[in-house]
Amino acid sequence: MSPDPLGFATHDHSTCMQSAMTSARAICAERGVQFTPVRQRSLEILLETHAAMGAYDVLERLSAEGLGSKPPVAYRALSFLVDQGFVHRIERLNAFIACAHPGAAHDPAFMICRACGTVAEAQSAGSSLGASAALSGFQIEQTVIEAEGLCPSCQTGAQA
Amino acid sequence: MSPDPLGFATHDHSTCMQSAMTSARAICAERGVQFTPVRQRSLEILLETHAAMGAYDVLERLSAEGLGSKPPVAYRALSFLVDQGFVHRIERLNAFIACAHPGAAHDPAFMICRACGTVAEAQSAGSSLGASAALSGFQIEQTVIEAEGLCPSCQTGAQA
DNA sequence: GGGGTATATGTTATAACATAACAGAAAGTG
DNA sequence: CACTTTCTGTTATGTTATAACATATACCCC
Repeated sequence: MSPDPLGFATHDHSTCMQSAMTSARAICAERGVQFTPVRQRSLEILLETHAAMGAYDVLERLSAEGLGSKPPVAYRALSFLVDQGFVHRIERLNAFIACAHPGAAHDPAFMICRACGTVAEAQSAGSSLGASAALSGFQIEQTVIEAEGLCPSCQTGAQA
Repeated sequence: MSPDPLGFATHDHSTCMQSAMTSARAICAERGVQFTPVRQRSLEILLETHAAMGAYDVLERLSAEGLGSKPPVAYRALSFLVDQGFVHRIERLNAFIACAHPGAAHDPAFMICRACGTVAEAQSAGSSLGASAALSGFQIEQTVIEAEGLCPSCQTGAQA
């Protein structure tokens, strides 16, 4: 029962992590894909911090546990997790973060604090881009929405 | 008077390029910043193709013209152009593209064709993320909106 | 349970993207 | 012309990512 930040609020982290893992296991079983040790551990590592981590940061953790030491190991695991929707890639940071709403189908949006690096996931109801796309005939498959700015805590410090 | 694609439409490219350069020159003069040869040429290179180019692609072109051969030269020029709003960075592609609406203040959105790589810029009226941000107290400074999908031409080819 | 296919991992090597740090040149300013 | 600021050149290195191939493990069907 340790309160930890998820987004800019706090939550019961161990419950959150357990339920995410349980949910991921169930989804993998349902889809007939393998939730191997490397993949499980990679997801756990991301869930532990609820922060955006680089692939090499994840790799370092995996490596310390004897689960592979070369870049492709981490990239493959992360790629799998992204494909399954358990993890999102933050383009702006070239980093990965565990999904905050596992299971729910969504095109997520993110708020990235440029001062402390915290990343919060928001549900996105889409952008106005949909209209332009429809007009021009562009068929959208996936949209990246990432806002950079200052989180509530960092605004008080007045980091310009 | 050569018709070239800008976004998914065509336009008079040489006029477009000239007006962009003229506009950039004027803005630099107004702001009291130097529009040096490397910077001008970098912008021209991006305007010529209306495509997203990597920093090293731009560097290669600059280099062929004796305008610098090392990565920092290209990155500095591109960084300047982005700061001035003449060029946008496409996070998804780690690439740069000349702004299609020079002068106009905007938080742009992009449509990226995953088949042919063409990038079209759209005006963004913002995303629904603004509401989530306001609720949580996050102060947005800049938003990246990039949609990936199929452009009109590539849909007919049925590239799944 | 054996044989075949598909999937996952381990490893090497390298590609692609990006910046820190410092020296020197050129432009702007009084 | 001296001073300051800005820009360029260069070295070196850091960071992110993937191609390609070998090996191992899981899955499936008979």
